[in-house]
Amino acid sequence: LKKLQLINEARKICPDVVIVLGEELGRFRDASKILYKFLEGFTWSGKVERLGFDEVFMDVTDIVDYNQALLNQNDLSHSFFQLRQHDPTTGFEFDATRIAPHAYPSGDSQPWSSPSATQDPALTIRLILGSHFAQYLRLSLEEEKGYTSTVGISTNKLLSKLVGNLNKPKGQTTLLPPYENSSIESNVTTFIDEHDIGKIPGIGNKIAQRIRNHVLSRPAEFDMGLIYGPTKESVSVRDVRLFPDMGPEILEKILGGPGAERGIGGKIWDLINGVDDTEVQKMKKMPSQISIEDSYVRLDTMPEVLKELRMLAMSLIKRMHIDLLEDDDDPDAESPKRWIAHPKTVRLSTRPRPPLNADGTRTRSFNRISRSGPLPNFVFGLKDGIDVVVEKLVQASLVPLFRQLHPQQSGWNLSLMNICVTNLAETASEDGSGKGRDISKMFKRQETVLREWRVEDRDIPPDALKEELQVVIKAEPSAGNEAVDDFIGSEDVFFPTQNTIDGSEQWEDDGEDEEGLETCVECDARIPAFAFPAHQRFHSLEE
DNA sequence: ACGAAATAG
DNA sequence: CGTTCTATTTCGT
Repeated sequence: LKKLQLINEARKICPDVVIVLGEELGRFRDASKILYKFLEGFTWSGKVERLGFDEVFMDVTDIVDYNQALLNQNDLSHSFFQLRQHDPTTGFEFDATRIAPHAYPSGDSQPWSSPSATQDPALTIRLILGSHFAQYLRLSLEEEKGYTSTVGISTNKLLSKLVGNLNKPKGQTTLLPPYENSSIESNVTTFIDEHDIGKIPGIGNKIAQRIRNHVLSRPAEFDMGLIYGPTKESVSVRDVRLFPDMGPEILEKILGGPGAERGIGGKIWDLINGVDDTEVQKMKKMPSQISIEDSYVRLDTMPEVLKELRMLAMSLIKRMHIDLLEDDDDPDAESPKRWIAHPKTVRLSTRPRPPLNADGTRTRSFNRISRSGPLPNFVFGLKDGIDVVVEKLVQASLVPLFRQLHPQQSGWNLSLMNICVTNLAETASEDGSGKGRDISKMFKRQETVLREWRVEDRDIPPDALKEELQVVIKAEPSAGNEAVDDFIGSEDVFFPTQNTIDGSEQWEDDGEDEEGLETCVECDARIPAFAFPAHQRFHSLEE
């Protein structure tokens, strides 16, 4: 069995395979944060950008600048790489006449002996420095954290990411000069031209298809007589770049239009020429949103929706506690915890399963729809039990949002639900030092929060984490919960009403004759719908 | 501010 | 190439 294999295929090959539904990403998140922090510790600029759980961009321009100036031109093969400014004792020895393996083009790990060196000596030495730094980082990562890694070294995010795909796993690749086209083609052009158009980061499915359509359907127009056989299917960057009249303007015509990113033509033209001016972002302390979602084979009744909303809300609140709640060092504080950020908005998204077509087929759609509103402040309360907060959130926010999304009482069938808190407002903090959070505290928190409802927690060595995903058991709430039942009362029993205006059943408004009134879960007041957000803000100020 | 779309791991 | 559970950025309104 292979990763990403479809379950049907897996069952055919191995009928006895045990499929465990769900996943527990907490440990991946923790590992990701630790490695991210570790790497940030090596930068001087703080420019470390995380892409997913297992990739980072590092801008080490300043470190390379410094060490370039430090080089002794008379004895390059016995150089010392300083990891810190003004500290000649911290660093490592290296041979500045050689690239640390590997390099693209391959077989050119001694760039000074090849024509590429004389072309741009300054860039060559800088890439040599980068390659040795990368090697040192990979070694440190393995020795100190127990993770192997793969690195790409070049002059921008695009090229370093692409060149990092060579020599996987546990290797590194430096894209050698020349980077400028002259009498000979630059390595940038040679390298990037080999790629399928859709493999370029920033060119996803939609844009790739539109470019392919342009490149593949037009050849018929000029000199078709020379083209035989099956139509070429794959379109490389070279095919696009060399297509007649190709340039930023044509690309803008192909890709522009309503909804498209502004200047998309120029941006894509830059990408296929290896040009990428985007900065490596500085480390962020806070994510900008936290979301939880689950997919379903069939979700079409309100009691089930309520159940799932509770599950999702429970996970979300726990995530908020883990990521946004920190131990308060202030002994005078009433609570030993404090929120380091307050999300201000909650969003509910669903993915409705499209109805069957006339011919019985189902047009697959992955389109999501969403509604959002203010996140009530009671979610930051720490006195009530978590189930109480969850239930209040479900009733006060999620159910109303759900009704906005799906006004019909039935007839829908959802394949996915997602709850997201966003719009994070950082809470005032005493630490002006700009220091990040203490990771050890984070772990303590995570353990404390999750211990009581962890079902199984195997010991998995770090290297095995990636492959062990399928056997990590999803944690689930332990038992029925009285507080929740208590809160819901009979509210989870739904009586279809015969609202016959257009033959489709609509949700009853909260009060039949009190049109547009909502009941506040905090104070039971009946509030006009338009005033409800303001009313919730009122409660949020009480605390 | 909100909702959709595109992209990515 | 498509799926799942995330997360970010950008556009139009």
